[in-house]
Amino acid sequence: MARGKIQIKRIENTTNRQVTYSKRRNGLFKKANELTVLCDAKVSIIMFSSTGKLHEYISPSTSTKQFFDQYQMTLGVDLWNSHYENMQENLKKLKDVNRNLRKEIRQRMGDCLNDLGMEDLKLLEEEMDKAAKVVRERKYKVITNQIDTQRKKFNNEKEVHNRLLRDLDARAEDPRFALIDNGGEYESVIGFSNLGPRMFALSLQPSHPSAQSGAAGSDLTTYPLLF
Amino acid sequence: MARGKIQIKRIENTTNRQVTYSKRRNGLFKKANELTVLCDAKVSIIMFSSTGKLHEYISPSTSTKQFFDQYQMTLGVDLWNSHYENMQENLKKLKDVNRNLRKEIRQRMGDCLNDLGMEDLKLLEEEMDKAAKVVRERKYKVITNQIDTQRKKFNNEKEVHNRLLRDLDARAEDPRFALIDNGGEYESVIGFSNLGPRMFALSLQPSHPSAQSGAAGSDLTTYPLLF
DNA sequence: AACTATTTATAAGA
DNA sequence: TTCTTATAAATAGTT
Repeated sequence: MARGKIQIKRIENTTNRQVTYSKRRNGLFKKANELTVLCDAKVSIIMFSSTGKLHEYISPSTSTKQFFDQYQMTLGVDLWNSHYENMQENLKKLKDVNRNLRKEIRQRMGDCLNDLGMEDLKLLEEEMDKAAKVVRERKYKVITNQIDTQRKKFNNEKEVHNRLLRDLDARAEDPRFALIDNGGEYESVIGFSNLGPRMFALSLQPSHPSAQSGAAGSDLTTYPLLF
Repeated sequence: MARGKIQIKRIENTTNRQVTYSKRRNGLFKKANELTVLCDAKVSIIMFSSTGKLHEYISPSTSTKQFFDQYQMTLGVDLWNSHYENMQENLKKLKDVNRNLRKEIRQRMGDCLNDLGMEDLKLLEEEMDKAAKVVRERKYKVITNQIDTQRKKFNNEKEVHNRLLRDLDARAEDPRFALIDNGGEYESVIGFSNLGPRMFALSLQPSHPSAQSGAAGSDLTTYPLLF
């Protein structure tokens, strides 16, 4: 509008386009503000540049949220209603599914059997028996694994213990050790070994060395009760 | 801006104000459109006159809802967040609960037992055994009821049948009926009765008179297979 | 709604 | 980006 008329069509030169955008945006906002003041109106302008940048004008003493609320009220439509409705439907569906799942569980626990017919009961019984079998098998497997682990650990400890004993015996018979003065620290060790392996076996713990006396001992002894 | 400069302040004359509002609104929209075309931008103008009238400009190929969604996305705020947050949280919780319920069912069906420990398995087994017992009892009860109902129906039919036979016998011995001509319709009835009650007993069906031969007969005979 | 004198906006250049 | 300025466009007041 100055220094030559222009065609109203996309400005191809990027820099030029951005400059024009900036200038005209200011012009638009200025006009909007004048309109607001002169005519006691409320104006909201939101614009995105071609690069996605956001610019906004809004008349003083109002907010974008207020604007949109008034906009929706005036038009009598709720632009976000569909969104909201979808959510509520989802919520309802989920609740339904939930209720059914709970019911199924209750039936599998022996409640709410009243509305099941003969066929349903028969199927449920078969299913539950089958499942119970799987659970039982799984339990046995877990037990077996645990016992196996315990046994391995025990054997390992035993091995270590025996090796230790052999070493001690070898030393005791070694003439070099026999010549050593009895007042030394070796005395107690050799004396200890004389108690035999039985004592070690009783106090050996396969796992959790910190909780030996109570819990660890029950690991093995309580299993038979589970069968 | 023509024929004299004006102060940018509220126009007190109402008519004048509305005329100016109209003129400048057109100017604003025209500028907005030029900006849209020239700079490849997207513009949304929403305005309310002092009388509450709504006017809107929006760049072609977009919508107010789109605009607002983009606006919120760009600013990273959701003006309706408080509205939605609750719902979304609910949705998430329900989904979680749902997932857990499904898992429990799967465990009760014998799947997904891997992440259950010894104690869990033990409890599950006990529960399932208990529940299975309840299901079994319930099934027996249903069977008992059904059999009982069948028996009652059968007895009732038998009663009706016997009464009928007695009536027929009584008529046959009644001298009034004996005097009647044999060519009448009564002959066939009396002749039929001579076959005795056994034939009736065999064809008597407790229920569903329309489906006699196949299904009704199996109602009683197939139950024993279910135990 | 049309006209037009004048103000305002702005394209191009710096 | 900002300033300048010639010129296009918008518009206030009038008809």
